[in-house]
Amino acid sequence: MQASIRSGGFACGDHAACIRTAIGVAEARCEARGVRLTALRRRVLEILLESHASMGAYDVLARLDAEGLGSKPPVAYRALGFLVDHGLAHRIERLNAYVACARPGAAHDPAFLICRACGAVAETTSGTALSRPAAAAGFMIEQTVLEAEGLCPACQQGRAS
Amino acid sequence: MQASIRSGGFACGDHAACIRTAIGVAEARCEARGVRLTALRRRVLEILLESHASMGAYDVLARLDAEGLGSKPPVAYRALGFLVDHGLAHRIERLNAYVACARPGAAHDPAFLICRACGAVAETTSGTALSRPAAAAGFMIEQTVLEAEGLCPACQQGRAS
DNA sequence: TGGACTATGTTATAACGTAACACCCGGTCA
DNA sequence: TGACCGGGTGTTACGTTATAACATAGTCCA
Repeated sequence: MQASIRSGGFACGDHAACIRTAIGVAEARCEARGVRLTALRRRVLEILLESHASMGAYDVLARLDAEGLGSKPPVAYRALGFLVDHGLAHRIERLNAYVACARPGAAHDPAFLICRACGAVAETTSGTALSRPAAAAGFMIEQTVLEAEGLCPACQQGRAS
Repeated sequence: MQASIRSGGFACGDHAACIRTAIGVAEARCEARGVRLTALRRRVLEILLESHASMGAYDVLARLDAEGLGSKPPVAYRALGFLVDHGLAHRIERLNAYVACARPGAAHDPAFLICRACGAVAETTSGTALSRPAAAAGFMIEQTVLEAEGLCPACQQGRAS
């Protein structure tokens, strides 16, 4: 079980365990798909996992550069693209940024709650929020972007504006 | 009544009327709010209204430039920002682009159906798609981004891949 | 008519993203 | 074994999207 992965809220019980679990799931998933979680890709995933906030591609790149793992934009974009393609990370359109997937095991159409004060991003499930209007319009959905911006519970207490 | 404004689907009966109506509503709304729909802002809104597809800020800027109305990015971004702020246009995060609002009268939390084949964007209503998970997480929503990408009815017929 | 405010014009640069090609490395197959 | 093949990474160069900061001009009103 993956109880320590943050899931649906803004807290995870034990973040080190949360990261370890997520990396394990990622390894298994790559194995199953016959793709390689190389050192670079794994490190990028770890970097994303270290924070509950999203990171821009250039933020990730700065970390890689500091560690001698790469300094040019395509290095970061390629690794992030790999993670997104394989469901190990998600792109937050609103922020032009990336977060590690909080539920790497399950197929899902994720939705995100983005705190504008602290930057934390919680992954949750959408249900099929747009199915009804899409069906009414005869539209065939392939992908959805569901993002809410606002204040997380902690930031509603005084820190908020 | 605004029957000719496209609303919820990919067709509007009479696009010229649709544009005229939308401009009229925009004028009334600016009047009511005590803000000015200047020639530039009005022209940008017309440019957006001319297409059911979204336009990038630089696409709009190219049109303005061709008409001698401005050639530098801030000119376009400021006008677009004004329209978005006053509910006369919306930003499509997925595309880094803008569309005219299809329902400028009503307060709404819009959702969008984006055809990846023809670029048409239909505005629809979200309901309160993310309310439940947000409430469960104690998150206070201020704004939502709800966008679905796929194929519009016309593009599902043969033109689709 | 001058002051305050809003809008527009302009420069310069920041932030985000990718095409294209060079190189390297591990596997495999004649 | 060495030629090749494919995926991954390194690098250059550039394209696209967006904004800060300051200058100028129009509008309103006392």
